[in-house]
Amino acid sequence: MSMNIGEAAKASGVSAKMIRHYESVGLFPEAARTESGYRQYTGKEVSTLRFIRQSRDLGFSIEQIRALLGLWQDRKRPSRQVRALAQAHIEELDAKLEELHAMKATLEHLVHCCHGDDRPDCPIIDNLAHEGSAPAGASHHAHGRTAGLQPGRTRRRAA
Amino acid sequence: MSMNIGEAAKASGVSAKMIRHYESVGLFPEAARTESGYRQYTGKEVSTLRFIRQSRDLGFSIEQIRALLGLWQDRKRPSRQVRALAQAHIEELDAKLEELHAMKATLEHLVHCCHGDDRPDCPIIDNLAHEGSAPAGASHHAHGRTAGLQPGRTRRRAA
DNA sequence: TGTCAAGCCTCCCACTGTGGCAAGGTCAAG
DNA sequence: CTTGACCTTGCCACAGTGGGAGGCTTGACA
Repeated sequence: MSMNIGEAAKASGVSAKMIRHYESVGLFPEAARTESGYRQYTGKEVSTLRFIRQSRDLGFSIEQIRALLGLWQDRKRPSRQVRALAQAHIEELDAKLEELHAMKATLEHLVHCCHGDDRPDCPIIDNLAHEGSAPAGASHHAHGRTAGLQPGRTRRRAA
Repeated sequence: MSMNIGEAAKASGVSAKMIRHYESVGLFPEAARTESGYRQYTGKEVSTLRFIRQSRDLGFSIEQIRALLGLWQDRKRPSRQVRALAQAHIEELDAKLEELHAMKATLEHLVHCCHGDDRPDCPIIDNLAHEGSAPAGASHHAHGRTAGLQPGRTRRRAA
């Protein structure tokens, strides 16, 4: 019934590294420890970790998951609240989708215009050089996982 | 013809902070300085900054922009190369779009199933709790800008 | 029993890109 | 000469994840 962090990681699909991280940010309760300091997990903890992983897979942020976990543990919560959280997240996804789509559309247009041969003339480069305020979608990059929704923020360019 | 970083920022749409950052990572050449150490910019530099901003707006990463700048400055480059870069980026955007779309689809399905009233029963929470390996798109979050394409990586779950 | 590998521990650093703040120097206007 | 706007550098933060170093534990095997 009791396992080390490595086993819990395999069983839940969340890396040991991340389990420790979630614990450190308070998303996951501090695990029990053996006398030598090894973290010990039980099926209950693994369930929570799986819940977290599922949520991450759907693109929820740590903070959103914190809220979801609260709702999960409160067996009397109105399903309305959960739905609202999910709905809000869908809207964030929509915003991102729209943004990426706009970028893609602009790029496709440019790629379409570029003959792409040995000649140096290139409408793509020309477009980048001759700015036009804000052609495609606004916002920006990220890195690891996928989206990067939460903070919203669609960009400066204000001045 | 010569301006301080603040003016260059306004003229290019790139914040002073970012200009310094781009300079520090070598994306942008070190600016000339006045005797007192103020960075000085000319129209040429501003053009480059605009090029960078345009590229960022289309979702290109710093490294991709580095390549684009190289192609831009090489007046003899075959447009083929530029097109290839853009094409590759479109594919990254596609991957992200697909991922986000999968998440959205799953969430919409769940939201659709959830009555969202005062009752505690909630298929959304239930789904998160009763894992099912990898339902929606894989990958994950980010923060500032938009996507987070580059590194590729669609996720662990391997074990 | 000795030893070794694997696993765990804690920390720190990297990446992406952007903003914020602090302590200080500079410059131009009043 | 003072003031305020602007510049300088440097460090911290966000989100999330991975990597590694340096050190202790544990269990298996000779």
